[in-house]
This record gives sequence, structure tokens and C-alpha cells, in this order.
Amino acid sequence: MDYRLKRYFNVTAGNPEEGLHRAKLAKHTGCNLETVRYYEKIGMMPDPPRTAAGYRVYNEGHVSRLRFILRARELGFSIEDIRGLLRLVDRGTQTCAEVQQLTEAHLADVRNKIRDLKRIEAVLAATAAQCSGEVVPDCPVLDALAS
Amino acid sequence: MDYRLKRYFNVTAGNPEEGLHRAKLAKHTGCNLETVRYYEKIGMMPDPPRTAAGYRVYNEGHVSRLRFILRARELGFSIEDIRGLLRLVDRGTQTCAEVQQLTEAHLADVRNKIRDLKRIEAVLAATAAQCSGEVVPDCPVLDALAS
DNA sequence: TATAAGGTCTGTATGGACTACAGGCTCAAG
DNA sequence: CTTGAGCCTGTAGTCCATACAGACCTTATA
Repeated sequence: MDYRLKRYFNVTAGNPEEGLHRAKLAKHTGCNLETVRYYEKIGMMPDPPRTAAGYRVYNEGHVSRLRFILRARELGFSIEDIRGLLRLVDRGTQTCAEVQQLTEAHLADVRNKIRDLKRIEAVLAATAAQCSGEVVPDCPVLDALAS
Repeated sequence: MDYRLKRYFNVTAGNPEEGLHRAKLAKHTGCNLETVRYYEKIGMMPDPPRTAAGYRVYNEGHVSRLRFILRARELGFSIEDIRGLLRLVDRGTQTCAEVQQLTEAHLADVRNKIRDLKRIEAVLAATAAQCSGEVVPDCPVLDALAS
């Protein structure tokens, strides 16, 4: 399709609101503009279709995938961890056993994170509560994770 | 005290098991050897006392502080977040109101992390359960964090 | 329709948080 | 008193982004 024609369709041939350029994807997800390109480069995000002029065009699928990646990073998952999680989404050739093993490993990791965060939560909540008085309690933050 | 004397006390003057050199601290905490020095440089870890020859000497306090930092990083806290949390430990000059505000902010962050991790946990658990059969379920991992 | 403004492209440079290495000193053992 | 392991410092390299530079595309306005 000629790019002159594409204009009539607001970038993509389909639904107008499904076609996002890079800046809009970034804004929708809270991602840095350049990071979008970076994740594409390292293979975390698929190469998006392009307009005739070479502009990247994203859809809702890209939005949720990118949101997931960003939040998973905030939750302390490494790039490789996230690749593993996304493999559960992108799979096709994997056997069920492989999927299960991967899943169980992530599950253990996630549950440990939850456990430790709850410990921190408890300590912080106690601190905040006691602190409403004049007395600043002795702060056992470090002990929260004293495995 | 002369360092020749210190030998008799296994590096520190006090309890032998309280004096750790850098490699031992690293091994006890699972920290990379060089990272110990790095955290000291950026002020996350206090400058430890030194032997007469200049060797760093750590105690149990250093161990738990470093463990905390490392785990907090794994849980997705930034260096600045952790500085904030540690300020609750290191405080002395802060007012109660400051401590409380800081604590409440961290608390909200922690609770959001827990919420999202639980969502991931639920999806992973479901995946693992279904996957024990022959059928690989449609994988809604991405939807887990579709805020 | 010329042009200015703003969005996008690519490649490259910079920054933060580590991590590894090089060259020299210290220490315990033999 | 030498040898090897461990520690010191400073510096270089890596990973994960983030920012910038110079060129092209698109839209609005004169």
C-alpha cells in the first residue's frame, strides 16, 4: 500500500486507535522514548511493522507487553528473568515439561520476594504506627531481612 | 594498638568471630567482592575500621546491613530508595514527622509491589497447575499486570 | 507551494551500578 | 626469607538504559 493512502487510515490500515507511533507508546506505558528502541534491539519487544516511511507502528499488544516488562523490572526481575517469563507467552515449540519447570522456578522466586516484602511491610507499618506519638522507636528495618 | 599484637586477637581486638575481612564479608552475604568496596565508596556502607596495615575489618552489623542492601536491590528498590530506608536505621537528627512521612511513602511502594507480585504468582501457579496435563493453557502472564 | 516546527529514523556517546583487572603491599606457612 | 594467598588502590570494562546529533518525514501555516 502506498504511504499516501495510509494517511487516510491514520497510519495503520486498520483501526485508527490501534496504531501508535513510538512517542505515543512511550507515553501510554510511562516508558522512556529511547528505551522502547532499546528493548526492541535486545529482542524483548518484537520488531513492529513500519509505515512506508519507516515509522514504527504499535498496537495494544505492544502496550501490554511493554507495561509488563517495565513493571517486572521495577519488581526486581532481571532482563533474563523477564525473557523467561515472556517465553511463557511467546512459546509455541516448548514442551509442557519445560514450561512447567520454568514456571515453578519463577514461582519460587516470586514467593520469596513476596515473603521478604511482607517482612519489610510489617516493620514499616510498625514504625509508622509508633511514630505517631512523640517516641521514635528503635528501627529494626535491617532485621526484617535477617534471613 | 600495634598490629603485631592484633594478630593474637585474630584481626580485631574483641571477639574473633566478629572480625571479617572483605572476602569473608562477601562470602557471608553472597556479595561480589568488588561491590563491597563500591557500596563503601557511594556511602551505602560505612567506612569500616582498618587494621594497622589498612585492611578493612567488618562485624555482624556490617553483615546484616549489606544483606539488607543486596536483598532490597533484588526486590527492585533503587539505590536512593535504599538510602531512604537506611536513613530510618541511621537516623538521629530526624524528626518524628520526617520519619513517618518517609515510612508511609515506602509502605505504599512496598504494598504495590506485593500486590503485583501476587498477581504474577497467581498466574504462574495456574499455569503450573494446568500444565501438569498435556494441555498448555493460553498464557495470560501479560494480563497479570494490566493495571 | 514554500517553509518552519515537530516527530521519527539511525548510529553513537554518556551515565549509573556494578564487576574485573593491574600493579603493589601484607601476612601466614614452610 | 621466600612463596602464595589475600588485601590495597586506581582504573577499565560491562550491562541497562538514556541522551544526543544529523538526516528524513509530516503537518500546519503563510
